[in-house]
Amino acid sequence: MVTTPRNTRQRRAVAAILEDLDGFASAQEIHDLLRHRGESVGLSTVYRNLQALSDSAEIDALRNDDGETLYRQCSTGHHHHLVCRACGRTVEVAGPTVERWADAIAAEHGFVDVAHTLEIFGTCGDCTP
Amino acid sequence: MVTTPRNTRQRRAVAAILEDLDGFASAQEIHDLLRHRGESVGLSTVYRNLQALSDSAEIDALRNDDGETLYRQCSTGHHHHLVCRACGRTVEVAGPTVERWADAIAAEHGFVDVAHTLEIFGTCGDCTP
DNA sequence: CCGCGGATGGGAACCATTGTCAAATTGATG
DNA sequence: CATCAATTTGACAATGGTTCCCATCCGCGG
Ligand SMILES: [Zn+2]
Ligand SMILES: [Zn+2]
Ligand SMILES: [Zn+2]
Ligand SMILES: [Zn+2]
Repeated sequence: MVTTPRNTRQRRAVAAILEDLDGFASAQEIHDLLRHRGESVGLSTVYRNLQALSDSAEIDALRNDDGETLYRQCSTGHHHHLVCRACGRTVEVAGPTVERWADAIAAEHGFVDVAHTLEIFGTCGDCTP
Repeated sequence: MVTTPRNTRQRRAVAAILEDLDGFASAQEIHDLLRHRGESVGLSTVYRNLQALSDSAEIDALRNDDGETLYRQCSTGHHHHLVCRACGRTVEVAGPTVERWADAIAAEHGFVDVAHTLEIFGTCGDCTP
């Protein structure tokens, strides 16, 4: 049986933050932002809600070079990201050619249950003095 | 002043393991393999040597879904990987089109100091019953 | 063979993330 | 509105990969 998630203050607060952010942010950053807004939410709860949102594909997640998981509310549909290492600013990019290429390579070598990760990192204009 | 790394038994043992492996492996797996070979090496030392080899671009490193860093001695030159999630077996793949595409996208949006990550994960034929 | 400084290793420290569990909250029901 | 089961929360402990610390070791040039 599928259980609908409850509409708690904490869940709403996390969703609202993601709504307002335009770049990727870590769970801890989001936790801090919530605190500064006065809508304090336990760190575990922030993690849990981000995980849940990510599992239900409502938000995107990726890992940065430091091994942290970053979250962002993106448009629907499969895409990849051009992310600023300094400020998290993100441009969504579609690469249909890449998708097909990856799947073809995998099939060619007899791999199944295929997934791919593709992210582009750089420093955006605003963060380049 | 550039200091040449010393030729220690431990460094040689780690290099030898990488020489023999054909797939990606974690630091801990390599540590175990060394122990089973009788060429025991401290875990810290395994981490240090893998890091050093990775820094000097003598081996490749990537992170799996579990957040572990995996290492492999690959051919020289830029390439990406098709990796079996179950056994680590790896096929090196070149994607010149993807490289150019990624750089073009980044430039188009004013990003500098650009890098990209691209890995394909799947289950290889041997690991599919 | 000496001596210097890099290398080692065992254990502590780090740190993002997950687990625990009693207490609080939600939402359905009467 | 009151009741109550089930879900969610949050303070804290635990986890696990990785790095740090530092006394000791040892490769290597002289
Ligand atoms: Zn996205
Ligand atoms: Zn930026
Ligand atoms: Zn490689
Ligand atoms: Zn396999």
